Amino acid sequence: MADHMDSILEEWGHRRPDLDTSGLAVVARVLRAAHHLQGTLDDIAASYGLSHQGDLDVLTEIYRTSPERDLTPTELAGALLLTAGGMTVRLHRLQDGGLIVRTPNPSDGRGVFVRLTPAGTEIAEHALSTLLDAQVTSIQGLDDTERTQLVGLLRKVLEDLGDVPAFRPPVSVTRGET
Amino acid sequence: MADHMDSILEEWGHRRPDLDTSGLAVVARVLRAAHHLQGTLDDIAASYGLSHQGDLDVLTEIYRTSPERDLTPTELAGALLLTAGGMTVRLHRLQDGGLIVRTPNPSDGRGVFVRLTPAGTEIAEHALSTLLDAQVTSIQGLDDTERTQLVGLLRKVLEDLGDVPAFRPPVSVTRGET
DNA sequence: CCAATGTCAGAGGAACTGACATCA
DNA sequence: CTGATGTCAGTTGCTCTGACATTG
Repeated sequence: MADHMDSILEEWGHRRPDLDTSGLAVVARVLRAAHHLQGTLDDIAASYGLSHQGDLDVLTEIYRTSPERDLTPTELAGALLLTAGGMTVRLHRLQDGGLIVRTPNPSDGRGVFVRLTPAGTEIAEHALSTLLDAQVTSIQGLDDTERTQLVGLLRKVLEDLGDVPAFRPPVSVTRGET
Repeated sequence: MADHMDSILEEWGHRRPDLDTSGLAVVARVLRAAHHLQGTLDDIAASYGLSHQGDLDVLTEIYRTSPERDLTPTELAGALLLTAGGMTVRLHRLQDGGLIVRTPNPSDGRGVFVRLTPAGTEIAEHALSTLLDAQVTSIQGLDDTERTQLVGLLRKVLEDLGDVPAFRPPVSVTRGET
């Protein structure tokens, strides 16, 4: 009936009843939930040989857009809330592991496309289903109505935080479909 | 009207319509929200001279329970989802900065109590009000009903994740109040 | 010339594991 | 003796910043 934050908020009520903890009640819960959820996801990635957190995110990100659309390192970095420099490290590691390849963009000498190798695709597909199952499990305490509510509320918060979709170039105009 | 995840989920619907992304819709949003919120909190801590993430958490944790109850390093670690070894590092840094002191537990030679210095108390109080204000701001897009709903839903998820309040020894029984 | 892309080196900050001394 | 506490050394891992070469 009560989580960790209920206990914390009750203590604040005694210690400093003058403070408005309504924001804390939400934010701290988001942070704590994220901590637990991330741990689960890291374990899953590790079980597929991806000992480095975030590597699986890169694979699934590419898998989702391929083969319709190719992603560049900069796009990947933006999608995963990372800097381009940070992405370089991940891509280097994944390429060494034979899970991705970098291909020069034929129409722009500066850019490269990141693509999955067959091995990378296989890991992405297998890990993905495990990942999604685990995520469904982690919210199994909510019924359909509650899940919809929670998604709607989080979406509102994320919009206010500026978490908007990145611009995506129309496939047919910018470059012909290979 | 739409956040980043709406765009992602729509892509999954085209790429792999067979997959159940209902868990992802929640979990990924929690993760992304946490990322943005943590960044804001780190900035606030830094503005009070606490350049190391998590140090402010330690100060406010002690501030909230003092002077009624003293916390030990192990209790602090558990409350902040950290190992005892990790907490030792933070406490060492905060003690060097003159913000906390470690006092031996008079009734248990193994244990120590962590207490705020006057300087630590002052930072905790000032930073706390800034922190709470920022957290209220970050959910200002929600009305009271929605905040209550969101808290309720997150509480449910957290309970399922095992985020329950730690056992707290009754003040009057376990040790005399000093 | 100016802007953008991708990469790299360097630096910094973080947290875990396992071993250890101490003490209930 | 067993178990718990707190600390430390060592290791691992992650990300950012700023500089750079390349290209549009």
